[in-house]
Amino acid sequence: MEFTSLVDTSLDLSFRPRPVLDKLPKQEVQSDFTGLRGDNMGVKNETVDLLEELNRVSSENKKLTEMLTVVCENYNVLRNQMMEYMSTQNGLADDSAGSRKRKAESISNPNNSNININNNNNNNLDVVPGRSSESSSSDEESSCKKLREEHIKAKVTVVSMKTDASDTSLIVKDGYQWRKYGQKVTRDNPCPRAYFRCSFAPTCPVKKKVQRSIEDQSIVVATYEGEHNHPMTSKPEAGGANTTSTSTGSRLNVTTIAGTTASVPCSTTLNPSGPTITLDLTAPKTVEKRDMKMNQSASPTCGNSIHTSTGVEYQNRPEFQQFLIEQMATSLTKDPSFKAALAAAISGKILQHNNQTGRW
DNA sequence: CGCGTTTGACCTGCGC
DNA sequence: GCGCAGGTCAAACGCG
Repeated sequence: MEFTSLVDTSLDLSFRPRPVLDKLPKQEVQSDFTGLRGDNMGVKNETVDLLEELNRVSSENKKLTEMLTVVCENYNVLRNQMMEYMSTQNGLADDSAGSRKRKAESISNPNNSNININNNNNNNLDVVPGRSSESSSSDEESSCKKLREEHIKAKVTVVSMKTDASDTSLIVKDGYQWRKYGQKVTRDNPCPRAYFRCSFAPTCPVKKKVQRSIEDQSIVVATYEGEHNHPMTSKPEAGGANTTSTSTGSRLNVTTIAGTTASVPCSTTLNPSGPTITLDLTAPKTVEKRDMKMNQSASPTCGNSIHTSTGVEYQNRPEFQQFLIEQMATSLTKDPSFKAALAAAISGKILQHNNQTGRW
């Protein structure tokens, strides 16, 4: 899938940097010594500093390599799980063809998931897996009805994004082409709700509702229904069609499953049709924080924990893990510093190779 | 002129 | 059955 094409582990990131690092500075030191005999101490200090720096960078590279390996492994495992999950859901959805016209319409989405959403009238949607939170009755018939509806319901993702409050366009740039087909003022929110359909592919079943938050009008809440059956339409240019890669540091939240909230700093595009996971993608984060979060996410089995409202079982959810993995991979591949580190690693390997073969 | 947006009318589901 | 609210349709309109 996309991930494997984005992160090709065949780059052999697991190169052993130490020999390279041990070799290169030595050469440099020797040549320096021949030229600058009178300043041995200064050169030595500089060399030590460089060695330390190189060791630090190489250890970072090593960490990144390990993380990538883990991420790739997790992704493959989770992807398999997801495919399994999807196939079972498809089977259920096929059995639950609704009698009502509108419901039947939403069956057209082949990727129904067992998710029920209870909109509690603000940015946060409580997503109750398996059963609606408002139906307290134990009536079998109604519960069966609910379950059927849940299967019928398309995959829903809610994305809230902090924007300029003066911007009334209700446009959420997420990398896909949307055609507006309606606008409506809802009862509980004076701000109009805009309805969009994916216009890139005529067969794409994805719909999007965009409405400003009643509490904070600078926050735009986009509700995605369904799953795109085509790749993202726009190129990931800086400040362009990416929902989150804005230079203004817009704040973006994805809210859904089981009322959970995770905090993952991210500068990448959210896949609106992805698993319905809650993320708090707060843009301005320090590198240290990001690294910490990435470590947590990349090694979910290492006892690290992500702040969630429901505890550890949440981070073990395959949907969550897959989503995190995708986000991290995209983030990594778009991160200039990561690219620089990768370039340094590759050039280091080339240098090593050249040294071994006697060139230079 | 074609395409996307706007907007009022209409449709449908649901609660009472 | 009725009314309300959300969702959709489609003609009118605007823009490049």
